[in-house]
Amino acid sequence: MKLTSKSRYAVMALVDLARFDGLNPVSLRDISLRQGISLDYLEQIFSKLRKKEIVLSVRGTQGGYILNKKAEEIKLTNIFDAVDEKVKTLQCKKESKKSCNGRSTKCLTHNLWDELENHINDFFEKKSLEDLVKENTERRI
Amino acid sequence: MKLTSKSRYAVMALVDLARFDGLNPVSLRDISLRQGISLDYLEQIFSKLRKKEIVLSVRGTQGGYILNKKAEEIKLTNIFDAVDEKVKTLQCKKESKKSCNGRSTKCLTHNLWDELENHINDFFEKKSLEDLVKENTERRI
DNA sequence: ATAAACCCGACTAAAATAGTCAAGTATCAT
DNA sequence: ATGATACTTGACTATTTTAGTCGGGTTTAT
Ligand code: FES
Ligand code: FES
Repeated sequence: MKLTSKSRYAVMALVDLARFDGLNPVSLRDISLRQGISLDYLEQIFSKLRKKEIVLSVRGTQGGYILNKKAEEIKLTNIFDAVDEKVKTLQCKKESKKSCNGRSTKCLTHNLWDELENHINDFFEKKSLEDLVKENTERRI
Repeated sequence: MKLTSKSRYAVMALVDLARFDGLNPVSLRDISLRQGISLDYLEQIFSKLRKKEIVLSVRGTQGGYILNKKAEEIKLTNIFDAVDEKVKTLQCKKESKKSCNGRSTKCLTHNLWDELENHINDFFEKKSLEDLVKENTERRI
């Protein structure tokens, strides 16, 4: 049960970006340098973030990305969703009536994993980008 | 962020086993048939569970496995630990002072992932095998 | 014009996962 | 005794996922 780099980087990059919110667009090159993330990889990630309308892009020289919503409105859920990081604890399809082992009734652990999934998603739904920015600037004081 | 089959099966098999606690040892063959899990794979899993003293083995005909502790004393944490399913949200080593990107200070998201890890582990520490058995027998009534 | 940036799709090496397979050893029932 | 049942161990492998890289664009400020 582990987090992928992609989602880790997505959040890291957005926290970086959020700190400059309202000023000029932030280039991926800068984020790449500041956070030590591969530029090519960041491009993939931001392409997804843009498609899900979490960021806006500004092309050309002096271009970059800016937040498309207020930092407090961007929850971790939205970010994870955008980069296709799904919390997948159930083996079976949620709608399907079949169990994970092909039987007609749900397996012995189905409910447990469902609970776990909710437990994790709760965490993601509560945390906003703003919370993360605050935590970091506070620590710096 | 997903669960592996190994840990899913480990819990499923132990719930099955726990339902016969106190009676005869339960053979992996039976668990394999009832739960639809590969016998060979179950053997790998139970070898680990035995090494971590969660189950006891009884060899020979009529042999099988029995719980080595009371079902209420076996928490999900113990099971996951036994089969090497680690909740790994941090990229960096926890003790190391270095950050995940090689810098000397922790990355912007370090605290977040640490919180998440604790959040998930809380869930695992609260749930015991007994809880799971109960949930299932209740549903059957 | 040119350089800085975003944009897009294809490709790949390495790691992890989810098993399988083979060759045992111990014990019980008869 | 002997066979059948069941645990024990270790090696092997196909598939999938991950974590990127690479090449070739297009847009826009200066
Ligand atoms: S996880 Fe849903 S039936 Fe097993
Ligand atoms: S996760 Fe610990 S420093 Fe980034």
